[in-house]
Amino acid sequence: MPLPRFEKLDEARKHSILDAAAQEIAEHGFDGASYNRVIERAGISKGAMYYYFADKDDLFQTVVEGCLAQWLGEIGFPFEADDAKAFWAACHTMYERSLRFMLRDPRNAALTFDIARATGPSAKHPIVQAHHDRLRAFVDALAEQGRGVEAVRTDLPRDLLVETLLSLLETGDRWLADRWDDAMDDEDVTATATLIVGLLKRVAAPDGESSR
Amino acid sequence: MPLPRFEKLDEARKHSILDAAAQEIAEHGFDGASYNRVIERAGISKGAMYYYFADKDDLFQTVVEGCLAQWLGEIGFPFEADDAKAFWAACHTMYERSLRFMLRDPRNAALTFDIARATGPSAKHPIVQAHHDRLRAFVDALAEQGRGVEAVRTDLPRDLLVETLLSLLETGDRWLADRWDDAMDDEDVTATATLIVGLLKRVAAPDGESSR
DNA sequence: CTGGGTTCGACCGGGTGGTCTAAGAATAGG
DNA sequence: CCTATTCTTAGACCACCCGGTCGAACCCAG
Repeated sequence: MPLPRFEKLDEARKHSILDAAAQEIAEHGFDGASYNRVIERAGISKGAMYYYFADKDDLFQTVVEGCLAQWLGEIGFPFEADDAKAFWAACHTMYERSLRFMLRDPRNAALTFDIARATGPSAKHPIVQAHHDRLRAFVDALAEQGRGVEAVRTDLPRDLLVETLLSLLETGDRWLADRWDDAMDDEDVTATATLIVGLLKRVAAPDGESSR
Repeated sequence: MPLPRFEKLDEARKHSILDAAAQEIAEHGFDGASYNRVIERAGISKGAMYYYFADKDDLFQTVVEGCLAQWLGEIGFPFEADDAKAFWAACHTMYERSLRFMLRDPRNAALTFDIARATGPSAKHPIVQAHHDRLRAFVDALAEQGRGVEAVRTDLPRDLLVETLLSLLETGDRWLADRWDDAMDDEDVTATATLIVGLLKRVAAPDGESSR
């Protein structure tokens, strides 16, 4: 976490620093992100940056955790669902909220998934690991709730299901990010959510209940 | 491609260089891979390396293309399939071959997918792009063949289906790589293939035909 | 002995994360 | 109002690593 001094800064300044970092990570990936470039972007001096953050990891951890927390706050989990139908409807709503968040704040939303699916060297980085664990725990809890109302199959290794769902979510996001024309209306969002949640359902629903 | 001199080297030497490079990429990712470390690993001098390869990209492109070519050669595509059942059976066989290749030569097989799913900066790299395009073309051709025998749905945007299948394949591979105890017998391979191809089927098969 | 294919490693410019000193800004006390 | 002390900023500097260059040395055939 940042040194206590950082909290005393005015909001605008804090935000501009964290935003510069988020932008850097979004552009160059977690591994490729350069502390020097963040400093340049934020328009402050090296001395100042090290006055507020202990080191590179300190800053990046703050950014990554902030993004994830915001995303989790946006989508509205946990929710109540008494049967399978209600469960999947709630999933649909959650995915819509996630999409809207992504359209509103592409950088933050994309970061959440980009970091989660990191491979190679960055995958071993503690910050990335922690992020991955938290996101996986969320999907796991979601699947568990689904199992409770027989909306989610139980015949698949639990971790395989979780990994699959995560990768599906991420693929949907990325597919969307690649071809949205930033003029998506409510109808488009709903349609896309139906598409992606439909895929999730096919994978996760018990046998014979995959059709809609 | 390597300078012509490289081809004149004895097989052992060639292999040891390419292998050192593959190992480096596998360990540090495409972006994180260091030419200097490859040189060190291969146990030759910098001068020698630059005598055989024009530059870093030249070497890495050679390695990546080699891996993909080997993988495509292993799995046995294209194949013949007159109906949906035969199509999915063939997919199962292909996936089994892919698994066996992966168990036999984990580095090469993993590379193929690791590079394909690269995000961030490396995703823009021409070598990675070319790799991604080739792999996507393969999945696309596969899906097209499936559509021809009504084994694959047509109600999904084509590119979304391709991306989804790719990410599913990759997730399966990674899931497997994480927890295999390198003492997998034929039975395990078949069971795993059934599991993963089952997921592919759920996603890709037309409505009402996802059950087995 | 010569000459060309091959190998070696010192060296280059540039970028990295991180340190540190010294000057500037602000705040306190008299 | 002036000074003394603390908080904050600035950027030169460090060691290290990167990919790439290059001239000298080596080896072996002619």
